[in-house]
Amino acid sequence: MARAATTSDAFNAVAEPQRRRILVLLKGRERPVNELARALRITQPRTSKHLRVLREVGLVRVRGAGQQRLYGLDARGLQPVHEWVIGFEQYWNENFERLNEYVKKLQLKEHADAKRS
Amino acid sequence: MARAATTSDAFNAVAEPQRRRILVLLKGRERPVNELARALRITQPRTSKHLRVLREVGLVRVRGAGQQRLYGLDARGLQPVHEWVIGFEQYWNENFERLNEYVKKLQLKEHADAKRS
DNA sequence: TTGACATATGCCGATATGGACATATATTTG
DNA sequence: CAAATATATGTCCATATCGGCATATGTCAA
Repeated sequence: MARAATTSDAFNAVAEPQRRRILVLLKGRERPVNELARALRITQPRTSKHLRVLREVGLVRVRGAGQQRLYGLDARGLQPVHEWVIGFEQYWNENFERLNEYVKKLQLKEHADAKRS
Repeated sequence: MARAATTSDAFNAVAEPQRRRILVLLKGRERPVNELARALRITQPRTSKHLRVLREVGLVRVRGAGQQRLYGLDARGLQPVHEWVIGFEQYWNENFERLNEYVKKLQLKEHADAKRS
C-alpha cells in the first residue's frame, strides 16, 4: 500500500500547499478556475486537478455560471482537523509549559522526600 | 516533482492516520517504540519509521533510556496547523451560516429594489 | 454550424511513500 | 566477549501523486 490518497480525507487534501492557498482564496467569495490559476501562478489544468481533490473531500462546491464554473468554500470539512489539533493546544501553551515545569519539580521533590524518609 | 515529502512540514506529517494516533498516545507521557507499536498494532519497523518522520518535523523528541528510546510529544509544531485551520472557523460556525443566509437575502432584496427604481 | 473561451481529463515522468521482511546497530548483562 | 532485548535501516513492491502538455468537453455568441 502506498501513501493514502489525497482524496481520502481533509487531512490529506490540506497537506498540499497550493490547495491550502486555494481554500484561503475562496474565503471571501466564489471564484472561477482561471482566476484561481492566475492568482496562484500555476497552470489551469493543475488548478482544476487541485479543485477536484478539494471537491472530492467536500471542501469546495462548484456551480456552473455560464461558461465558467464558480468554486466556493465549504469549510465544514475542516472541522475534524480543527478538533484534532485543538486537542494539543494545551501542549504548546506557555502556561502549560510552566505547569509542566512545576509538576516536574514537584515530582523530583517528592522522590527526594521519599528517599529521605 | 512528486508529492511533497511527509517530512516537509507538520501538515504532511499529520496527514498519516497512524502518526496522528502516535501523537495522541504521547499526550500523557513518553513511551518507548515497542509500546507504541503494540498499542497501534503495527510492526516495530513501521513504528520507528513513523517516529522518524515525526522527529524530522519536530513533533516528537527522543531520549535514550537504557536500551529503550523514549519518545515524547513536542506539539509546538502543530501550532501552524492550528492557526491555519482556525482561520476557517467562522465558516463552519452555525451563526456564520445564518449571517450568510441573511446577507444573501439582503443582496437579493437590494437587487430587486434597484430594478424597481 | 463555426469560433472563441473556460474547464476537465488523459498520459508521461520523477518521486516519495507505507507496509512487510531481513538485518544492522546499540545497550545491558552475565 | 556472547547473548538478549530494543530500535533503526535498507530493500522490494504497489501505488498515488504533482507538474507539464495535449486534447476532449462544455457553453455562449454570431
